[in-house]
Parts: sequence; C-alpha cells; structure tokens
Amino acid sequence: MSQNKKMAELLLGHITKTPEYYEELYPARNLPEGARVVRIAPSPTGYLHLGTLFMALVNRITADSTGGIFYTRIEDTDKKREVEGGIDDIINGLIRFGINIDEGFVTPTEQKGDYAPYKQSERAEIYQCFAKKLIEEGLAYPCFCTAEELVAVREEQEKNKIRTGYHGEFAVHRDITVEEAEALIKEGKPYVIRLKSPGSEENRVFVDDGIKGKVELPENDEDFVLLKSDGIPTYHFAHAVDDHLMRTTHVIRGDEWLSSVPKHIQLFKLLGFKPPKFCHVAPIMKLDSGAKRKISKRKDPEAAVHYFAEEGYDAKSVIEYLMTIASSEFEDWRRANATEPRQKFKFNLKKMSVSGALFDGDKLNDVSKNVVATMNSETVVEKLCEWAKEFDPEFYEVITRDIAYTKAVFAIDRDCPKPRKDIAKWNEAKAYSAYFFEEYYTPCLEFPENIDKDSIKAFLSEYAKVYSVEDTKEEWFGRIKAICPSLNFAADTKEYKANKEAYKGSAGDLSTVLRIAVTGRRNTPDLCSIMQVLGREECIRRINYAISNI
RNA sequence: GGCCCGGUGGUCAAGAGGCCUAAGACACCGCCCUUUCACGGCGGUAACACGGGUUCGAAUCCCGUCCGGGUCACCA
Repeated sequence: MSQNKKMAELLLGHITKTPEYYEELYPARNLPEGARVVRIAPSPTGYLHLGTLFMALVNRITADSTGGIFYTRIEDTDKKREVEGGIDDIINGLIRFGINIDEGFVTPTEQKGDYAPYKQSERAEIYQCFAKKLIEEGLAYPCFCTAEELVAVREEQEKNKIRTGYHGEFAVHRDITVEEAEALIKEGKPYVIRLKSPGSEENRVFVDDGIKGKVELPENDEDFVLLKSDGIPTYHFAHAVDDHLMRTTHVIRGDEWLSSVPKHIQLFKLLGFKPPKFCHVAPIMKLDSGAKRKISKRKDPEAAVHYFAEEGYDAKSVIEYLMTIASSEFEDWRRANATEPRQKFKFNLKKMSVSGALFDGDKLNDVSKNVVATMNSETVVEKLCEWAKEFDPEFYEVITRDIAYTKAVFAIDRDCPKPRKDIAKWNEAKAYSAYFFEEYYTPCLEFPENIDKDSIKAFLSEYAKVYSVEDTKEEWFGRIKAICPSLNFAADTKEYKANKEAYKGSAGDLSTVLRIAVTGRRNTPDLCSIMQVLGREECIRRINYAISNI
C-alpha cells in the first residue's frame, strides 16, 4: 500500500463509500438546453437580510428566465456562529417575499429533491469521502498546527512584509509522514485536513465571470483547510463538492467571493469536476456620513428584511425595487408590462452592474407607491389589516370595527383608472386616513388667511343648508359655485384668474374652506367622496363645529 | 500593506471609437391640468474622477495618479 493510501486509511478509514458511488447517486440533471441550475446557500448565522434576499432574487429570476432550477442549501458548517431560528427566518422570509423554491429547503422543515440532503451538517460523509480521495492522491494532508501557532506565523509574516497564509515554507506539515501523523494522533493532537496545493503565485488564472467579465488572478498556492478538526468542511470544500454533486451550473453569489475563485477553480480541477460558471454580484451599499459601504446588518435597520415588514412595505414593493437594482431594463419592461408577473421578464446576468448600488429609500417609496396603486381597495384593506394586526394592534381594532366603512375609505380615488399614488407603506395609512376615525380626528380650523371669517361662516352656514349626500361630483361642486356670487367669490376659476381684484376668492378657495371644516386638512383625496363616506350627519356636525368655533 | 474589482448628474443607470450637443428613472424646481393634494402632461437644474498617451476622432482603448469597494480564518 502506498504511503498516501496509508495516510487516507489512517485519517478517514471509516469512510467506505467511493466518489463513484456519489456520482451515481447524484446523476447529471436531465434539463433542456440552456436551463440553469442555481442556488442560494445561506448560513443560518443570522436573520434574513436584504443582501441575501437580493441574491436569492437574482438566482430565482435566472432560473425563471431559463426554465431552470432554483434550490436552497443550508451551509451550517459553522456551529459557533449559528443562531437559533435562523433557518426558519431565512426560508420563511424568502417564501414571504414570493421567492419560491424548487428544491432543497422548500420550507424550514421540508427538504425536497433528488440531491438531498441539502444541509451540509448532514453531508459530512460525502465531504470526507472526497477528502479521502484527495489524500490518496497525495493532494491533501493532515496539519497539526494550533490556532496560536498559526497566529504567530501570521504575525511574523506581517512583520516581515511577507504574504500571509499557509503556503510554501510556512506549510510545515506539507510533507508529514504517516508515522509522524499517527504518533501525533495517538497523543490526541487535533488536526485539520489541508489541500496540498500544486499552484504557484507566479501563475495566473483566468476567469470569465458571468457578471464581471474577464478577470485575472494569481493562482492559489495556499494549503487552505478542507476539513476542520471536527471533520466538517470549510466553505471552499463544501462549495466544490456540493455544487458539483448537485449539478449547479451557475454559482451566483456575492462578489466578496471573487478573490477566492482561484481556490475554487483549483479544487474543482483537482477533484476532477467541471467548474460551474461563476457570477459575482456586487453588494447593495449604503451611504454612511459621506462614505459608501456595504449595507450592514448591525448598523442599518433596513438591512434586516424584518424592517420592511415593520414599516409596512408590501413584499412585492421590495422585490420590485430589488429588480430595478438587478436590471436597469426592468423598469422599462415593467412600464410596458404593468400586470405581467416578474417571472416573464427576460433577465440577463451580463447586464448586471459590476459595482455596488446605493440603497435608495426614495426610489423604494416611488416603486412602492406604484405597486400599491395597482391594488384595488379590497386588497389594500386586506393587506393593511394584515399589517396592522401585527404592528399596530390599536389601529387594527379601529379599522376592523366596521370593515365596510374602512373599505369605503380606501376606495376613494382608488378603484379607478388613475388611482392615487400616495401610500408607499402601511404605516402611512393611519395618518392618511386619520380624519375618518373619531379616535384620530381632531378638528383643525386653520382656514386660509386671505378669506375673512365672516365669509367662511356665511359660506359654511349656507352650504350646510343645501348639502346632499346623494350629489354627484358635478352637483356637489355646483352647489359650492351657486353660493359664490352672493359672497362675491368667482364661480369660475378662469374668470377668477383673469380678474382677481374683482373677487374675494374663487370656488376653489371655498372648497378649501369646506375641506378644512370637514377634514381638518388642506389636502385630501376627492372631498365629495369623503363626505359621502363620512355621511351627512357627521359632515354637518363638523361644519357646525367650525361655524361656532372659528 | 499585497492581490483583485470599480469610478458617467445628489441616487440608480444607458453607453462596446464617430449615431454623445451624453438616454431614461428617482429626488429637486417651474409651468399646465385641477375643488385641495396626488395623478398626469410639459419643461428645467445637474455628470463622463484627474493627468498623460494611441487615434483624423476617446465617456468608450492603453498607462499613471487619486478615490471607493472587496479580500487576505479550523467564518461564510
């Protein structure tokens, strides 16, 4: 038996399966030409954040555009940083945002697909099998360096301005013999399995990235860790084994991975795998006191996707906004295809921006207003209630007390060809509709200063006499106009503009007076509709209150 | 610091040597429409980081400078 084989038996003798076994177990996928197999591989070290959602979206639409598969794989190889409920939050979050999952963790508890398990902690044997193969081929070896030793080496390297890392002369266990290894193991010394890199820093590797284009990097010469001392793989190794075995065609991930591509390519090559197409996506950035930086979970509330739910952004709004970042062609497409599902959009990775976009709350709001404007009042109220129930229970009580009334409130200027665009998120709805609910309505009698109080009183008194809830909009405005002459106001706006000195004001000014009397606001949706919803009794009550308190 | 990747209005961006007197969207401002606001329509302010090349011609190609980002773990 060769030394390498002996080493493999010593370290991973318990592994009996062969790489061939797994190759057969996980055969090539039978998919049409051009179909891309993509994935998102979150690690449950925190909750779903914007960057992960964005990455999932880009993968999802890549699969959608090519008739491919989008799957999830849980990278739970770092038990130290794992947080409880992380998987649930991430998977449920994706589902809530309409990112449907074809394979892998389709729900937090359910794995689906022929390439299971989709959780790395359940795949230990698979990685070990391939690690064993590398050892047998003399391409991997055990390293007994302690964390302290490694730190000391790095400090020394830094001091001497040498490239840090476990390479060249610093790879002290590179040529360890079976006997030496066996002796150390007997002493109970922990060890990791490192790659015996055949690369040289002098060489260049060329990558044609799906987003960044042609990139040239130094070849990997580091004997990086494949299997940690607990037998669990590092990201690099798990990535190579999993993405090969799960037959991933395109690895679309954050561009923080770009510089480790030489490691990955080397690993694929040494394992005899065909590398996938790498596509490195720039991160979403945030402006922080003048400086651009990657959006961060810790510092930025909007990094945690939960923030959007709290604010009351519809899931679709966030996705539509993210789509505009993913592709500059999306907005034009959306304008031309307002009601089409986003799945129909032909997405092209090559057109993605190579540098990170700043998160733009204004833009999100604009996109969101458009999304909300496409909803009918029924949907608006339904979604509003759903949000309020969770984040504003008191408001929830108020709006569900008389749901028909609430629907009427939100139907104003909505179920029509040109709906209003003034709600971006549900937490704005309370202020928007406050004057409809007695709990929130407070009279505000700040009438325009250019109109004298006597005229206001006279107009309001006169109006109260003639008001009819049955009026159409024309009739409604007709009554205001009819009062104009007696108060020396112009009934016709054009006439007023042409002849301002001749009048005290216009019919428009009088409707503003009415508006303030009834709603306490200067700007509202259509007043005629508002008054109909409020009802005759309430309107008259508010008008009378204004007359006597002005 | 080494190695990568970037740099077009305030933001997102179109742009592949002549079509650039540089598109579009958001934001902002003005006008129109209008019962207010919003919508919608029309218009406006505002950009090729800098310096050298190459070329008849450069936002576009090359080099340098500066600036920004990423990465250098038994984290992903």
